[in-house]
Amino acid sequence: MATAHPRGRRGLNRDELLEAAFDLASKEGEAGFSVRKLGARIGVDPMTILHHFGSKDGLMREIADYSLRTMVQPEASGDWKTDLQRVAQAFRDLAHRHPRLFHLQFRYHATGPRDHALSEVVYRAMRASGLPGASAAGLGLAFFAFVLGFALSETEGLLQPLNAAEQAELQALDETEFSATKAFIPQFKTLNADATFAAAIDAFISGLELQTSV
Amino acid sequence: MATAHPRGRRGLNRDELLEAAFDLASKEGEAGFSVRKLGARIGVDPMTILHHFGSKDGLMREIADYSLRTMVQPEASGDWKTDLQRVAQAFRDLAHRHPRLFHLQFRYHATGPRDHALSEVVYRAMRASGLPGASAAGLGLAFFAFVLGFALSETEGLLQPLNAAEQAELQALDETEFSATKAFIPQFKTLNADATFAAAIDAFISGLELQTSV
DNA sequence: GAGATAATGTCTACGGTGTAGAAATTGTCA
DNA sequence: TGACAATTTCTACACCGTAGACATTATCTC
Repeated sequence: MATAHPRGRRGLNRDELLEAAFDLASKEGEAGFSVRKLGARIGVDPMTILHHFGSKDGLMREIADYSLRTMVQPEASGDWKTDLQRVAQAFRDLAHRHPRLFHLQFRYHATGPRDHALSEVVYRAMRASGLPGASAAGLGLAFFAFVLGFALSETEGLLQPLNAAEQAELQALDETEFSATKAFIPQFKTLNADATFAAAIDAFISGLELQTSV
Repeated sequence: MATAHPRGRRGLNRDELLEAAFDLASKEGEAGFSVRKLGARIGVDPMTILHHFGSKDGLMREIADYSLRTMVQPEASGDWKTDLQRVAQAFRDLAHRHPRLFHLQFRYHATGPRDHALSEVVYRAMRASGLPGASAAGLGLAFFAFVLGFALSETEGLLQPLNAAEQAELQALDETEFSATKAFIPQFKTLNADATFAAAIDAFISGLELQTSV
């Protein structure tokens, strides 16, 4: 009698395994994702998956890299400020497309060719900006950190319009001790993440520009 | 014969449980932290811990809040730009003190009184800045997002000086395709996170200032 | 062809996890 | 004293990642 799944080569494609893993992880989030669930879903023994990716951590790293590969590579525009904005927007789009996986970009950063292609755009912008060489590289990294931070904050709900429960919590705060917080309640209720992102990135970039003329 | 640990009231202090949990989690990181390990370490049944905190997620939430309570509350200086810098530095210090827990600030944000006290400082600064009311609140949140992002990037190693392996990887890149990246290698090797942080926060704040006069 | 070798896939088993539910102990208050 | 609620523990369940042994298949060598 034959076993349910014959051993030996079944012609499993590593890329297809990765894609299935990515889909499941994106849908379930990291907490709801397991090698066993993935195996059950695609009809493959869990150990087969680990054999291809070494460990679950190795798989997660590849998932992060895969997700980066789905990003649209921003085209160089000739204007460094525009290029920075495009990179920022590309990361933010990625976060919106796969909110449950975006945090992986922090854990597994700058290790694949796709990472280098993206950062090259940023570093070119920094060099074209006229910033002093001593700070330009660091500020390029800081730009990444800021953009990733904003996008992650969005996926974690930090920039969502205030809901009823949160509003009640703020309204219950002491009037004199939390005057500024309470004064902002109307704005929090109608918070526009797009506009906020645009204004924040604009502030950072124009602040960079100021440092070029020092 | 008596059981190893008698049942009923042992006078366990909830705050002491939390402190022990915080210490262990800070030392081991979230991955290496478990309710069972904590129970073994302090000589308490794991289920006792869960009884006090509801679930492991509830415990992690309280750990995040506890960590926020260890922050020095920045004093108001009268100058909004200085106040923003102090809040930023306070978060960054927190990240340095407990790098393995800092990411929890993203997952469990703005839910305790300590959060409100910190954001009040930021919102007062935003109101004092003269920014248009429509964007001031959002930019306050963006400020948080940026600062958290920078600090998290630091704890995840994104802003550490280049090590030998990373340098080799960059040097192996194509010269024309990655000219900017390769040109920055010397700066990456001697990257100064303190100076980078100062310059980046300064850029954002001075960029905000520009938006006040529009 | 035959046989060796490497790659691929599966199975079993081990030690770990969070936590539901029942049971035991203790303090408190009528 | 007895009722009641809070606290602590025990047991058990379903799940997890993965080491190690094993079976199967493809490929290469002669």
